[in-house]
Amino acid sequence: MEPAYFEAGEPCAVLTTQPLDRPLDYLAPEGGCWSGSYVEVPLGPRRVLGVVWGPAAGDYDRAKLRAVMRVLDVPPMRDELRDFIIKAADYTLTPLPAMLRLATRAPGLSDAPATRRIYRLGDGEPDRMTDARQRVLETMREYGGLAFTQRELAEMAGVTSSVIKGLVKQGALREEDAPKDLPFPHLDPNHKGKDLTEDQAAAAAHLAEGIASGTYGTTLLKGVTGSGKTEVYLEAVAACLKRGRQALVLLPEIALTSEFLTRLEARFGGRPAEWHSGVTMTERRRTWKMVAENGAQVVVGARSALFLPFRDLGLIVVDEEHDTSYKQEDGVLYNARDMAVLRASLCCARVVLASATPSLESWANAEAGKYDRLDLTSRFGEAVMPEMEAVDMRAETLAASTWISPTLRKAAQERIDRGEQALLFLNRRGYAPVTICRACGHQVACPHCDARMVEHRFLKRLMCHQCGETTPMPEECPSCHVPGKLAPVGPGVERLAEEATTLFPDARIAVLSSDLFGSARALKEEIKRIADGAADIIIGTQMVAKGHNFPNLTLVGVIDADLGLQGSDLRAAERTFQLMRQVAGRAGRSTKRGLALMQTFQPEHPVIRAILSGDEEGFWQAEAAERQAAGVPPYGRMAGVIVSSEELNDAFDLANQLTRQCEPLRSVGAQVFGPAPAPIARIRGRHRVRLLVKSPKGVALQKAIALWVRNVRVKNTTRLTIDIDPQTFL
DNA sequence: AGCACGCCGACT
DNA sequence: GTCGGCGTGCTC
Repeated sequence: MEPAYFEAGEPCAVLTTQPLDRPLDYLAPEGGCWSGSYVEVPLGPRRVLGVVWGPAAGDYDRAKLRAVMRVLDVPPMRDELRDFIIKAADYTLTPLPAMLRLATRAPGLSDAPATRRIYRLGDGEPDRMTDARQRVLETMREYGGLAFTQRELAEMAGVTSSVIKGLVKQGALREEDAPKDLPFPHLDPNHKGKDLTEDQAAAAAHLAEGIASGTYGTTLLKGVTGSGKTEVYLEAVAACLKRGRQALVLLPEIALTSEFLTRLEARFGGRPAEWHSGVTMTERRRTWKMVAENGAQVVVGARSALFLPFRDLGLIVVDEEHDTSYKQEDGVLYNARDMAVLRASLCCARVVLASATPSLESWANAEAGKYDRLDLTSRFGEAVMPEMEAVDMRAETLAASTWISPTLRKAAQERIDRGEQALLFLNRRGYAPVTICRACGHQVACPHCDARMVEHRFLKRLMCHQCGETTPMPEECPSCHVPGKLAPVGPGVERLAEEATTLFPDARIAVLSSDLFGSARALKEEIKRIADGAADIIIGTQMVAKGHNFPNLTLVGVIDADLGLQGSDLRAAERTFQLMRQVAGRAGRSTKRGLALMQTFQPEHPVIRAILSGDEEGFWQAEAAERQAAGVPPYGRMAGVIVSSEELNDAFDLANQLTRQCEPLRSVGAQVFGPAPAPIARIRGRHRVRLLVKSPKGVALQKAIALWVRNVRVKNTTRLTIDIDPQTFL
């Protein structure tokens, strides 16, 4: 469909990024505008950013309409992105302007296009030729037709800038202004392919076929670490480039992007665009513009890259698709994995969901035939999976406040003696998760959130892992003020390191925890040092599960395999399974056969048994059956409604009122549970209460919820947030 | 989101 | 009498 054109003075509707519930009518500016044009419009006393959304509603006094102030110098939004924004807003029950804001988060979008001064050969002749002038003119002729900045030219010709200025004055050089935002280097799909195994080549061919079809489709690409998953989906990227379409690769962690970019550079002969919160303003503006103007073929980025104005997106790769960080947990609540599928379906693109341990949702979609599924077996055959054993903690003897069982200790000591490495895995940062007063029993909690304050002994501080609040370690109990009675309870990685130091006095011990490093770079260097043999025992949180390779590592000890099993989180079993498979995948990646020991109090638990037996399909089947029986995702639908207020009672009052008036939900067969304190019961001083809605799979849940919440009056001190497909349930 | 309008408590 | 609290409503 051709975009509609609005002549100067003609009314059109403009959706702004301001929280209004509908587009407003404006008059098209001098020179007209198109539907999709990014514009600046007057709103009250301010000028705001908006997009021409379509024909005017016409319900406002025509004489009072104000005119669009300016059409921005960027290509208009395509229908595909507009549809995506509308559908994503519908799905997540997010107001349209908030969704539009995600798509216009480009610094300097409304600035005049930035320029830089460049120099070309002019018509004039210099009055007097000097050596320096000669060199400049020769350089220019050598690169006939090309233009350079003053600095480039000066450096190439070996002259100072005054020579160039002189030549300009005499007309031998010409100054021009050119756009500052340059296209990204051209990527060559044939630059340097890796040799693929038969397996990988077949998978790559399948993906390429999908891309060649020019239709939407999603493929679950499953493969353990070392199976060449990345090589395979890079072939899909190559196939996409060959067809002249753009590709987007989403990564769950920005710390991984720079390493990944280097890898892409080796494969395609150029560094692709990068999009995440850590990228500089200038670079983000460049990426946003180039993506729209076809100056960027591949973007590597975080979930927000989904809202970039691609000209012709042909492929979205979601790497580590099971990773929970794809779910945005504040502001606009959306799951980037699901939104990737939505966007692809609207622009006839392919999606590759890559993971060693897929989410149950994706697994079920593949089972149901909605997704294709490709399984990569390891390059080295199945033998690299480590031997896995449970350590039954009920049968082990441990001293108080110690967590390394004799069995694990013995196994670790053997590794140290052989000059190999052992990894002790504990998913708890800090020294101790709880600090309790021995005098009054008070547990130190965060003053802003309800989370417990975690002791960090290296820093000599207490820290809230929810909001980042820190205080110096108090001398006395904040509740009863008795000094010297605060005691740590339970283990964190720091405390585990302390225990390991006493158990293995001669071993070199390294702790890997995200908070111990100032930058992603420092962390990466430390990981490399350790991988090269700088430590005998590695103690780490879940960050060690994120794809690092330790060739000399032959033992993984999971300190508390039960951590993920407790509680009522419906994805707890799945998480535990994924985490352990990943961590277990660390052991013996090279030639030595590894061993994974899991300390557990319930070795007979189905999850622990499934992990130990290595029967992955068996685990999925069992877990799927349980979820089906409970009617929970992916076999039922869920939504959270979070009511927050400074007054706990206000929050509960509104939540209770919602529970009472739940007729719109009942009529579609949905149930309401709660209210209960939300997973994070207090954030920045606001109390949060949550209702959970559960419905059968096929119902229009969003519509029912929208009707339902419309029935209650929300006081302006109270806020109501809807979370479709919530991730946490505790 | 901002900003103005408007209706009730403590000040010159 | 008025200055200013922030609840309510509007912005094309």
